[in-house]
Amino acid sequence: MAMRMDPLTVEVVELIGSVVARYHEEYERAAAEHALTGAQARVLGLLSLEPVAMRKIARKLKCEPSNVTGIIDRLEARGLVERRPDPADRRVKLAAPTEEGRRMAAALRDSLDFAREPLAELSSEERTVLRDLLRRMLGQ
Amino acid sequence: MAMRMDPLTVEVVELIGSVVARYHEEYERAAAEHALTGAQARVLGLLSLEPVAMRKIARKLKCEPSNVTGIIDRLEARGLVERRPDPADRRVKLAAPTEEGRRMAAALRDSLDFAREPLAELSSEERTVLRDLLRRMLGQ
DNA sequence: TATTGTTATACTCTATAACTATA
DNA sequence: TATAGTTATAGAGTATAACAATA
Repeated sequence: MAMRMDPLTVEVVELIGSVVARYHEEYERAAAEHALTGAQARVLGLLSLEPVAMRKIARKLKCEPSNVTGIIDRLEARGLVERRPDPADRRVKLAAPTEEGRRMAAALRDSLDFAREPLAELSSEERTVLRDLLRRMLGQ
Repeated sequence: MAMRMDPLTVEVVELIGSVVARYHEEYERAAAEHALTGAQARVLGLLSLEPVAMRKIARKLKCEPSNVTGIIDRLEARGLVERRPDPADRRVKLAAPTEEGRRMAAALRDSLDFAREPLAELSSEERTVLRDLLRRMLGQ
């Protein structure tokens, strides 16, 4: 059964919902500015640090490996990503960004101002409080 | 160009990303428990307060009206929603939950414990601080 | 035998454009 | 003529199941 919530908690829950909605809109908008879907943008961001095996991408995205094939196909068709063999295991294919893919990933990062901009208005103490509260919400 | 971020801000931005990811996973999981997609669950939640015109659903979901037709079709096929005429404007169709739809919406709400449960561990003062910080992030 | 990636299939969500009924 | 909802179409993401290559 649902717990009864006091008005303050209800408001915080709704605010978190608003933050989530806003975050997603901004993310999709940033991706669309570069003619990418949200999933393509997420994968490109993932690869920007280091080449990643198809199976690992699926785990990170929490989707089936078969879906990753199509997403990487489309990124590869646009010259943003390439498949490489894994020297250690010939079954594995590593997805790695091309130079253009790396530039695109960097541009995407710069576009995601949502969380950054409002935080600049908070004092260092306030950000520390926010960090601690968010950590506890996530059970960290 | 991207602003340089101090480590604290970087951590808060990442935590917000984690909250967003967690929120979405929980939402999809709760919807799937009732054999609903995320979009279907969102629409059902929207209707649970009062009947809503197709066009207005599209605005709330931030998608094209043509998509709402299909989503309501599938909810209607499952007996969770029905279309009603709007007495004030014969062009308009109002989507309203059936009794079963109302029960499903209530069950869905109860399943969404993510935001509620961790907040219970925060003191009233902490929740107030969190509320004010989230409000400022949202420009409210 | 087990694992990796892929293919094939089907469903849902999405945008666009054209259509109908009504305003 | 403008608006509300629908249909038709195409593209993308998703899960499932079956497959080839490799471990």
